[in-house]
Amino acid sequence: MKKVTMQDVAKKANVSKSTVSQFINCRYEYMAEDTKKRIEQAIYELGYIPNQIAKSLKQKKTSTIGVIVANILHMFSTEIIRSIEDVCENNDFHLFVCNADDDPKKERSYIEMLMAKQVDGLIIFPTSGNADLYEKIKKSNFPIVFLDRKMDPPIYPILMLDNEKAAQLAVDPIIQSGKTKIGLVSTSVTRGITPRMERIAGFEKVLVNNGLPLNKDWIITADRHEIVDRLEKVWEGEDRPSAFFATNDLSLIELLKFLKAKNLRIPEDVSVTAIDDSPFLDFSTPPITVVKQPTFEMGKDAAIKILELIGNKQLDEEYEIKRYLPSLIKRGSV
Amino acid sequence: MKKVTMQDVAKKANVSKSTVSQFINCRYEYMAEDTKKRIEQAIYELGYIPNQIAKSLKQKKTSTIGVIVANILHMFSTEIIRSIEDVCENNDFHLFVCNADDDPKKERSYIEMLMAKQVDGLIIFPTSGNADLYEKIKKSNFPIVFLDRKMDPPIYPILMLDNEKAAQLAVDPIIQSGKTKIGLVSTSVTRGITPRMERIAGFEKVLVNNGLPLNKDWIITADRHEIVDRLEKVWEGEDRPSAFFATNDLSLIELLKFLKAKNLRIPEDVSVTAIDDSPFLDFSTPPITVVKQPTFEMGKDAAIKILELIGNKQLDEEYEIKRYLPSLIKRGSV
DNA sequence: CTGTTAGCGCTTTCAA
DNA sequence: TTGAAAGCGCTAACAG
Repeated sequence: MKKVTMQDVAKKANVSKSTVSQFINCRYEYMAEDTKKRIEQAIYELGYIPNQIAKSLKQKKTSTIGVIVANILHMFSTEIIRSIEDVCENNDFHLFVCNADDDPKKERSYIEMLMAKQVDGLIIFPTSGNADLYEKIKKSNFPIVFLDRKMDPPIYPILMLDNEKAAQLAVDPIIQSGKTKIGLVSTSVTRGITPRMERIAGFEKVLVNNGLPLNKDWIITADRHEIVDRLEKVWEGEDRPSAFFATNDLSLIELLKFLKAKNLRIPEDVSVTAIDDSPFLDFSTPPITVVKQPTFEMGKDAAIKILELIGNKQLDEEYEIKRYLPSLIKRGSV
Repeated sequence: MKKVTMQDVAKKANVSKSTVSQFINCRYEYMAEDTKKRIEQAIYELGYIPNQIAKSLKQKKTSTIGVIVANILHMFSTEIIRSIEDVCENNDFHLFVCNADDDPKKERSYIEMLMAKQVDGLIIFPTSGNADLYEKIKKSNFPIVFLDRKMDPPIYPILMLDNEKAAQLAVDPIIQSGKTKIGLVSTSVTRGITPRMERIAGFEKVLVNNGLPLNKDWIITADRHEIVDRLEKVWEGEDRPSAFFATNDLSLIELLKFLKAKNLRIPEDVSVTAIDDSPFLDFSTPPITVVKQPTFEMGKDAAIKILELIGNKQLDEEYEIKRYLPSLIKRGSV
């Protein structure tokens, strides 16, 4: 059972390949009703599916864009992907989603693989350490849009959360509540991932601006699975924080795990706020106050932007960094 | 700035296309050290990335498999995808993931699109109503593996949860606790999606086997966003259930939303169990008892199976349905 | 209105 | 040890 090709259809319908091609691409202008019928019939009987690969090779475009997320386990990633998908579907584009797992090496290899597969453009989420690659790619005029990654100069469009603002929104309610000993939990920061750095910077700024003590020991940045241990260490000390700000959903999970194991009550013993929402946070003990990113908007804009770049033939020298405003969802954890 | 091709590399290295091709594919056997060096150099200087599309066209294989999930919002889907990914990566295969959004039309169009893109095989999650398509595809000897979808006869390999067992595991603790008025919440079932049907059947069976009343009004199957309303209706009645079994994570969220709005305590007022775990369920009020599917194993097996089918040239007439055993995670919601 | 022709970028004999 | 040539399945002028 071999694949049926356009040639097979042509033979069956008694026309030439090119006529079938016309038909497939809905260029009926000068096509006789009868020919049309015959081709349609032949296609149906043979169960013919056009070979996109061959088409792409010829047309030098695949109508697919590649998306490389830093870590698919973050709700943030899934939500953004969903909204990119919507835009793509409306424009007859397809998505090739890859997960870099926070690993620059993986990111690099995915970039190469996606370009080898001839995607028409790329949307990339943070990971660090491939600046040289981006510059090289830029020289070849290949379209990329970055989400949540700083870059100087901005040789590609960059969309990111106003991370400082997000940290401020998350920490403010804690301060309002009168608590002064505030710690932070973040997944690893060793690779200089912009959003995490900015959130930490924002956090420190808020404390300083409010004349609160900034205890470096309370700023925990560690691999996801080491966070609980690090928290244990802090708890062994004399001086303990009475509130924590978690910079994303994964670190929040670890924080909650720890508090629960220690039988610490929220917010009586420890207040908690975090960035990134999850439907389940409404039902935790108590509901957790979070800062929500406008993921829908960000994904949509990223998709629109990349389609725009793909449409133009020439990239600009530099682009703007667009910042998005987060919003606070008050629940009972402060 | 046009794309650099193998021809460009060949010219720069002063060899022919075919020699470059040999090099790319590591067939160095008879290649002079010097030629090798020159080609390597040329590739580096030009930043050449081989065109997979062209290669695929020639070789009639893409080394990618397509995955169509019924609904990407289920944790179940994401987890399975992750484990499929792992296997694929080890075998130098890539993944094209699509989300059918519980819509058979979408599923159909994704199947066609993926086949047009010449994926080497397909892993498909439940949605219903495309049986004719599968049969047609089967005739052309194209490999598919189904996850969580029944099919009679099983013309393709099928991997699914033992859904009856899962329902039993989830309902048993409720019965143990002495509660007898048990309801069920499920996302819509109108399209005859096997796992949901089986879970409901399993649920009914357990009740009957235990001599408990089976109140059809307490079996709520509705679109996600109508679940809360339906629950309201039940609550307006005289007779109210004192426990609920949610057939998946999405219906659990709606159930919890309702209970919270009504200020109902778990498990004092209403006991809750569900199928599918989430890290956050450990921190809800109280932690929710769930039945966990062996997603890692299922995804891995699906991937191994599809690679095996791709490796063989000929499909079997029929295959077995392999069932996976769920496990209970006891927490405090019963 | 339909067919002929010339590739898209790569692999793969086979010959040199 | 390397190159020439044919062709994967399709599109896009251009002829007819």
